[in-house]
Amino acid sequence: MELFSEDGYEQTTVAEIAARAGLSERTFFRHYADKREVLFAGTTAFRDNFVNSIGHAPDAATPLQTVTLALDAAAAALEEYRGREFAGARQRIIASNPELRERELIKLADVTAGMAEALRGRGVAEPLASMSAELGMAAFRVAFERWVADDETRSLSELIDESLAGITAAVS
Amino acid sequence: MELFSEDGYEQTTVAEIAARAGLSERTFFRHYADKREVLFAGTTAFRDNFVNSIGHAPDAATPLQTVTLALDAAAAALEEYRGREFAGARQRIIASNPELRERELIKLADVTAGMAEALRGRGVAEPLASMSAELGMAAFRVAFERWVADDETRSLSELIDESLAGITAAVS
DNA sequence: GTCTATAGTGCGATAGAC
DNA sequence: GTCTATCGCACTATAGAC
Repeated sequence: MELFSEDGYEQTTVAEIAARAGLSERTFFRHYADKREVLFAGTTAFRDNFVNSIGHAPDAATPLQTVTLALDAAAAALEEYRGREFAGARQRIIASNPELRERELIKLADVTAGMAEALRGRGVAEPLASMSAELGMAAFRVAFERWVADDETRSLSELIDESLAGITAAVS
Repeated sequence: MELFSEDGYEQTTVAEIAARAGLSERTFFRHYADKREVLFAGTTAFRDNFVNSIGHAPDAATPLQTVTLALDAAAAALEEYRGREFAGARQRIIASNPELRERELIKLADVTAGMAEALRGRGVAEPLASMSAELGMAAFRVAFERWVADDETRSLSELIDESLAGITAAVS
């Protein structure tokens, strides 16, 4: 992240990253499948957090309530993990480069697919399972973008609530 | 698409594509920014279709009604353009390769951003504009995946309606 | 750790369309 | 005469094979 912030993502070579870490270029590719992956290290835990929360929701919860519980858990973890400042710095790097935006989108799509699968495991039928997961992830993404904006002071949880409340009001 | 279907996307080199088309490798990269883009040629028109439909919606339409009109227009265009068979063949290639899935996601995200901007142009405030666009695109994506499945016989429009109806019922 | 294939870029030359 | 399409060549970085 230091090198990417200073020189830009494209201008930074894998050789430079490896040198900064005191490793060979070959070892970098042993740890990360490609150059982009170095920015997406913790995403497995991120995904598990969503999926496990859905598994632990009360049986009586509706699909959307279940997803909302998962969003709250993920938001809490993210706010505690390294905080808004770190998330913002990382997000600015990702936003600066189309390849990184692509990688981010597929990671979030994988989380969405995991939530949909967990909902189906609870007996929710298609297309409702997928649509609930998609709606939840949309709320998370929209809220996250606002959360890391410079002029924003509210918490991620508040912003997620606002995103969800807005769309549910519009639908009803 | 012939080469990708026969040999697989990764196994097909740009040199082979260029040779099949009777062009040099250099000329391929003049027309397409990278190897993946050759599968996403018509996406500008695809996006414009969504955005323009939103601009032409009646003033009295709610955000969700406006987005629904855009989805219907896009579905009609897609069903007429080259039909379900072509869309399915293309989609199977894309599904077979993570890089192509990434590119597909960012193209759809661009359409979503375009719809949100068009909604804001109609006076819809955030986060409702973004959430309406996201919800609509989610319905389109879920319906599209089902549409190109082997065992599906319903029209894309019907499947979109089903996706939207399911989620709105769950929310209300 | 070494070696190599492929993607992708920069620059310049050429030819044809209008 | 200008604009656009094609091509050739040298070069770098990513990424995979071994």
